[in-house]
Formats: sequence, C-alpha cells, structure tokens
Amino acid sequence: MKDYEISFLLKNLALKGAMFKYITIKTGAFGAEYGMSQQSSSRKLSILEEMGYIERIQLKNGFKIKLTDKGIEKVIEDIKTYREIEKFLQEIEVKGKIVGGTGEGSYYMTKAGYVNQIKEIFNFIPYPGTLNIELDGENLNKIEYLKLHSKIVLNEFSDEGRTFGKVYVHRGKMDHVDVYVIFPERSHYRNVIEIIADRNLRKELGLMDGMEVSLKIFPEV
Amino acid sequence: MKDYEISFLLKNLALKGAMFKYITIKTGAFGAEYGMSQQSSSRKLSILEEMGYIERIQLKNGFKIKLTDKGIEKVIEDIKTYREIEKFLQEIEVKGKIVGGTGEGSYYMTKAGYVNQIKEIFNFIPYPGTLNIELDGENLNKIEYLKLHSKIVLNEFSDEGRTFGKVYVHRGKMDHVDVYVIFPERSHYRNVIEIIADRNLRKELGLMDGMEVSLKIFPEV
DNA sequence: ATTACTAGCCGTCGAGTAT
DNA sequence: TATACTCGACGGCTAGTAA
Repeated sequence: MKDYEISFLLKNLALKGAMFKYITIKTGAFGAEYGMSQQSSSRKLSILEEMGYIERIQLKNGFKIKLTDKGIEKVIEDIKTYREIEKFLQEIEVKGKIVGGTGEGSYYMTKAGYVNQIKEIFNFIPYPGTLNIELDGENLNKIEYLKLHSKIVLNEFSDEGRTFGKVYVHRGKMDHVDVYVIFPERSHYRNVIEIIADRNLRKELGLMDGMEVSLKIFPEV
Repeated sequence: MKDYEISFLLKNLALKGAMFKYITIKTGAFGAEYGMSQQSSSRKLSILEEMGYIERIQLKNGFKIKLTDKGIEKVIEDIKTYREIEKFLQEIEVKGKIVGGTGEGSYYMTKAGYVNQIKEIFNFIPYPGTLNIELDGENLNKIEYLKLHSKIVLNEFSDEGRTFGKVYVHRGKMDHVDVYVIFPERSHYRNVIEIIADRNLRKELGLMDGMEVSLKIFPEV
C-alpha cells in the first residue's frame, strides 16, 4: 500500500475520533464512505493492522478500531507537513514600482459605502487616495489567488443608482506601517495593485513615482 | 487518479513553493523523490494539468509549474482537514476516581532535581505530594499516547547514587485549577495517573478517596 | 539533454461466495 | 448479520524508445 494511502486512511480514522479512543466501524460502511468496496476496505484495514498503524478488535457487528502510537505518530507527522504549507499562506512578499494613481481606487475610497465598512472592520478612516504599485509577472503570480480570496470582504452597495461591487481586502505592511491591499471583485485585469492606509503613505514613507518598494501581505484565506 | 493521490502530489508541489510562484521541476527528479518512475511522474503531472490543478510551462530543461486557483483551493481544503484533526490533540478529557497516594510520585516531587526543573519551566514549587486518579480502560486509552510523548520533559538526574529518569509532563485543568500530569518514562504499567500542582489539590477542590473527578489535559506533542 | 508514447507486466479491485 | 478468501478483469506501472 502506498504511503499516501496509509495517510489517507489514518486521517479518516482520526477524523472519526480513533486517535485516543476506540471507534466502531463496519468494513462495508467505511468502504462506501470513501468510494471503495467492502472487500477493499476490509483488506486495507487488515493491512493497516499488520503494519502496526491500528488496533482492531472484532465484534459480532464490525470492529472496534483505534490508532496505535505508530498510527498517531504518522498522523502528527502529516499535521506537521500541512503546518509547513500553512507558512506559505502566512506572509507573502511582493516587490513593485510606485506608479501614479489614475484613481479607480481613490474614487472608491471616498465612497461612504466602503468607508463605513472599513471603519467597522478595521476601525480607521482611510486616507482618501490609494497608493498604486505596479507588479511584474512573477509578483503578479504571487497575488493572483488573493485577488478573489479573502476572509475580509467589503460588501457591495448602491449609491446614486450605481452599484459598487464586493472588494476583497488583505492586511499588509510597508516598512512598519499597517496597510491594506484592496482587490475589487470586478476589476479588469491590471498589473497594478492598490493600497490604502489610515494616512498618506507617499508622505509617511517618502515615496515617489518610479520607486521600488516591498510590500508584505498577510493573507487570510 | 484517486483523490488522495491528487492531494499527495499537490501537497508536495506546495511544499516546494508552487502555490504562489512557478517552480522548476524535471519529471525524472520529481518522480525519484516520491518513489515513482520518470514516466509515471510525467503522466501524473500531465493529468494534474488536464484536471486544472496546475499550470505547466515546458522549458528545454524541464517544466515551470505553479498551482492554479483550483489547486490552491484543494491544498487549503486539506490544511483545514488536518486542522480538524489537530482539535483532537488540543484537549483531552479523562474521568477517573481519586485513590490514596502510595507515593511513587509524592516521593519524586520532593526531589530537588525535579523540583528545580519544574520551577524553571512552570515557575512554581510543586506541593509535596501527588493526587492519584484511577482510570478505567477507556480513559487509559485516551492517555496512552501521552505517557511517552510530550514537548515538556523533566530530564533525568542522579542523586545519592540513584538515577531518576525522564518525566513527561502535560498541562491540565481540574475545575479551574492549573494542574500538571506527570508520566515517568520508566514507570511500570498502572491504571493510575499522578497529578501535581502548586497547591494541595485535595484541600483546594475538596477531594476525598473514591470521588469521581474529571480532568482536562492539553497535550503538547 | 528532456518528455512522453507503446507494450507488456503486475498489482489492485470487487463480484461471488465461504465462513 | 458480519468479514475475508478466490479469481478474473482492469488499470496503472515502468522499460524501451521515439521525438
């Protein structure tokens, strides 16, 4: 049996609570749950036992099953692997060039519908204007996924007959200033991202068009 | 291709950093790393692309590969699954019966070698005596793994020519009192666990032999 | 150099069925 | 009722090799 199949089976047993107590399962039901036959399910559980990953006690109606220390160890190993992967989701650094604000975002950030939500969520009033950073291909790739995925969302609203769409927001830092990267859901493709903050970033950080800057993003997905 | 095999491959690509940027891989090397042939590696990566989990750009010497949104989504899903499993590791509740202290642990807890380490790690001086809780089979199962696995370890030391062995410790709570469960590495099998605290638990919690109690353990493994 | 097709082998799958 | 053995079939594997 492949190692990743062992992980898969132990993961599912663990999810059913088999790490620290016996659970009762029937090979038929267990198999059906993960798209395999009663026969395969039976065979695999028996192999897991042989390999020392689980303990099985046969009942008249099924089995009592619990992970052994070796089984728990294996699951913890996999947990640690995924924790490693989570690190990639915790901080993403992008580098780019300050460009002039043509102002899609600047216009948005004066709209009460957005301002109020920002006040509500982050407890600050955004400086009326966005800092625009132009990214190259590699840096664009890094944020591609974040454009449409965040736990932090400014909801759409209507104002003067116009609809303003959803905006995904990610927290970030430039130098040591808290900033927020805004991704309007229905923005057309652009290689420029827009940053807001509670203050004038150009002034605070002494930024001018053409300067190279680095931005850290802390995605919440 | 089985779903758990997809997860396995994406996990490994993610670990190599392919979530937010292109990485360069060769089918031969990638396959060898995970115990498969160049041919299988090639076939599988090509299937992952077909299924929309990755983007591949062929180079003269290998491929540039990056997870697509669908691929990232899948990895995040798996991260969440393992977070679920972690919950089982965060708090374990056991129930048992107070029994008289015959005092293996009580004796230990007067030894300066242990006391000093406890002072160092937890910043308290243990009350000289342990509270003993007798567990039934089911509750013993829950802590079996913890007996020999903890990040918190009191190291062995020698005193008056005798060696005192390693002790694994887990934080816990009884009612709202912070307690510590001690598992001497070389303790013979027993259905009794020993608890220490900075105070007299019998007095503090009004406990007497034979009483049923509940103990929460917060394993650090 | 690399990827990926072909072909034959091997292992895994599950229907049937014994227990 | 269950689990688990047998065995025919199918899918996936890799060596060889083309591109």
